[in-house]
Amino acid sequence: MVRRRGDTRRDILSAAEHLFQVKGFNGFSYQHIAQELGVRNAAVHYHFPSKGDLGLAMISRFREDFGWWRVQQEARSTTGSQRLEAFFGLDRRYSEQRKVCPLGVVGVEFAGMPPEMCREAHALVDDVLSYIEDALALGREDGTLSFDGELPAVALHVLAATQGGLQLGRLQGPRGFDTVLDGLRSVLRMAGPADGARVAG
Amino acid sequence: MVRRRGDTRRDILSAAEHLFQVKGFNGFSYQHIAQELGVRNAAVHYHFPSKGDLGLAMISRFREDFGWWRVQQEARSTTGSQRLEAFFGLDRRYSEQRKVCPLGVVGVEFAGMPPEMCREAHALVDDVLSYIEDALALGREDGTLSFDGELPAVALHVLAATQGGLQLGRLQGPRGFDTVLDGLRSVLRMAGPADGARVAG
DNA sequence: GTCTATAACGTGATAGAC
DNA sequence: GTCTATCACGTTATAGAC
Repeated sequence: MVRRRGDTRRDILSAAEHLFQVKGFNGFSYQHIAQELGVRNAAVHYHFPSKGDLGLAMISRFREDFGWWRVQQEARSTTGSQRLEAFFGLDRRYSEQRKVCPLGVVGVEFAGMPPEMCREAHALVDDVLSYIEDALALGREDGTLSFDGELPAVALHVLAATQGGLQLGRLQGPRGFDTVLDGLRSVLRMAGPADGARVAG
Repeated sequence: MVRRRGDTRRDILSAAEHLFQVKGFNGFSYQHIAQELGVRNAAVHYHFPSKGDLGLAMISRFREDFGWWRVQQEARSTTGSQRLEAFFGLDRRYSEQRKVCPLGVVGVEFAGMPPEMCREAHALVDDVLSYIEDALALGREDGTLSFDGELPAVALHVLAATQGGLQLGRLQGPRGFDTVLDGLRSVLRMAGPADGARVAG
């Protein structure tokens, strides 16, 4: 595998993100990253002097990527239901790869994590909740969603359930996560992902 | 601190469980446990030769404790709503201590964990889901709960939401978890913990 | 049942050559 | 920007005395 100059930093982040979502923050080391990329331990330290730097950069990139993803989705999805289903699709890909949400990793390993990482993760939570809230508000307006409760509370409920679902799915098999998604669709009076083909509940 | 003979094994498990729920499985070491108990590293290895043994014993004790708790609750709680609220109370104590559910820890660090630990955690998931399902079934019968969907799916939804809520609560403050609980009460048409004083939604 | 001592290894991290 | 070489430390784990 030939590696172009300037890609190293990006590749390190990609490898780290993968390991992060599969094994947790304390579950991987610089050596794992270096081995996977075919570079030396010290090369990783060059780009990210401390593991805290690496972790912070990771969460920042998650935020950037989510920001871009959001812009695209809000341009292409016209209904609240579609926007929420798009978010479910994000997590569903994680589920297929047997990954968990990065927010879940921070949530569990919170106490031993660099403070800057936690602050950035908090900001990511706000970003995601903002997207979900907007989708819920739109869906309530356009009639594709129907639910009781205040928007921030319902958005938090959705995020909590998907996160927990991803983790339980690892123990129960991928069907576990799909079941949680169906439960959420039922609560939000939402058609299935195949555009009305399925009625949950 | 005087230590009676025979308590060491139990004390090790207690200390390990605390660290497990606060810092994750990869977030603590034998030294942390030994320091907290005022014994030597090797004393811990005497009781639990490998960290996998310790982890397995931990999850097994969680299962035992939950089994006892369940028997007590099912004897003292007469309605489905009360039984579910009792389960919420368990997690609420975790939230106050800024702990997460042990199942969440296994869910996140799954890939790097001893296989026996994962199997035992899977069994614990089944135990907890069984309790929730029974509570839901009773509540539907006695009229204290009302919801759509099949019992196993709803039970999974409840467990996923509480787990995710505990983790998000660490980033958002303890109020975050309470909000998730209120959302669940709303979905299940359930009165608040103070016996009808609060109406969620 | 607990200790001392120590092994064997992995970890995050640094210095300095190229 | 990446390398070799290495450090100091923490980790799990073992052997053998008490």
